[in-house]
Amino acid sequence: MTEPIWLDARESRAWRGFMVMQAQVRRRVAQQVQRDSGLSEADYEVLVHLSEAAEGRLRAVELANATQWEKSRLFHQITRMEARGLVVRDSCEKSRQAHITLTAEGRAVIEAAAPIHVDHVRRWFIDALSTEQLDALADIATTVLGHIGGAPGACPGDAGPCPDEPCPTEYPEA
Amino acid sequence: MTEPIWLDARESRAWRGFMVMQAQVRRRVAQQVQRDSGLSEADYEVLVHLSEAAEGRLRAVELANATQWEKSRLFHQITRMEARGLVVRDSCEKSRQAHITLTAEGRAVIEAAAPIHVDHVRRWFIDALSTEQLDALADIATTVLGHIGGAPGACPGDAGPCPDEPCPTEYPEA
DNA sequence: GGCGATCGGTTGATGTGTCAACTACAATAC
DNA sequence: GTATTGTAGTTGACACATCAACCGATCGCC
Repeated sequence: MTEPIWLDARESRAWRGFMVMQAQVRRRVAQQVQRDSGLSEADYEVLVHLSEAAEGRLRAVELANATQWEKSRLFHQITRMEARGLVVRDSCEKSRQAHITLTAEGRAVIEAAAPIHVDHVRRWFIDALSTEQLDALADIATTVLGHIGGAPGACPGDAGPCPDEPCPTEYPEA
Repeated sequence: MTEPIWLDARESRAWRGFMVMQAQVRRRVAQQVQRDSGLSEADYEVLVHLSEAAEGRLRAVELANATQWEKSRLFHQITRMEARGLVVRDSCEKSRQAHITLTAEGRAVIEAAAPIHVDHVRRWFIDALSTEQLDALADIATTVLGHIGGAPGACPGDAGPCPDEPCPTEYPEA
């Protein structure tokens, strides 16, 4: 309060550059994927995590960890995706756990979207950078995330895949 | 289509790291500024650009360039901010140009919020990084933005500050 | 046993962002 | 002059995100 330490030229260049780059890259990738696949950034992220999970199935809380989203945000997102037939919610009555499962359509959609997505990520981001820059950026991310308190790729697997054989699964799609 | 070139380990590390870092840093800074100042990320950005402009006043199209927002997004944002008394719209009847002007309250709010904002940017971002990393990141941003087609700090001033003495200004606040 | 705390999940209200369509004006072409 | 096109601004519908509050089950503790 008493002495706000403004950013110097170097810091300002890094911060502003980071923010502008981040906005531009995200906007372009999201826009293209939306046009080509009808998936929003949020849709895509949910589908990726589910498709990487065993049997395309995760507990809500695991998905929340993986995405680092608030439970409420996840809930609304899943509600919309369920209405579109991309996922199903199957709360097994006993244990009160909410499971979210990829439908056949959801899997088809993500498999069609993934090549398009990676293509745009290359076009707008990867292709611009040297291998040294890629490594430097990855290190920066690791540093910042370590500083914040949360490893970069630490999300998946830190809740365990549903402790003890939860409830027999009977839901559409294998 | 025929051959999707997936990201290799290095590329994936850079991309995923970048995305996770970006989401975390933005969320934390935005959340804190929201709590402390009642300003959203978007509010803050608009106020910064206006406060840096001569007389706290910009044409809508200049503001759209500076923020790199769609005109529609800017419109809605300004509508909300006007309702809160942070800015005023003064479309001069003649030339049909929409001007947006910081109110006294808007200026007070941004001046109170700026030290808080810079404080959080330091805490969550700048403090984690070495000077080498700051420079590397700034270079990466410049590279990517150059690749995309849009210089990093190029936004301000590329529309000219209202061609020829537009319309005599009579609005609150100097 | 009973009690409070916590956690996972749900809900609604509200703020934010995107899209497509529309208006109004300006510049150019015919 | 009047069509055509383009740009700035506006609008409404809808998707997305955040917040606060609530519900029910579980856990730990007395």
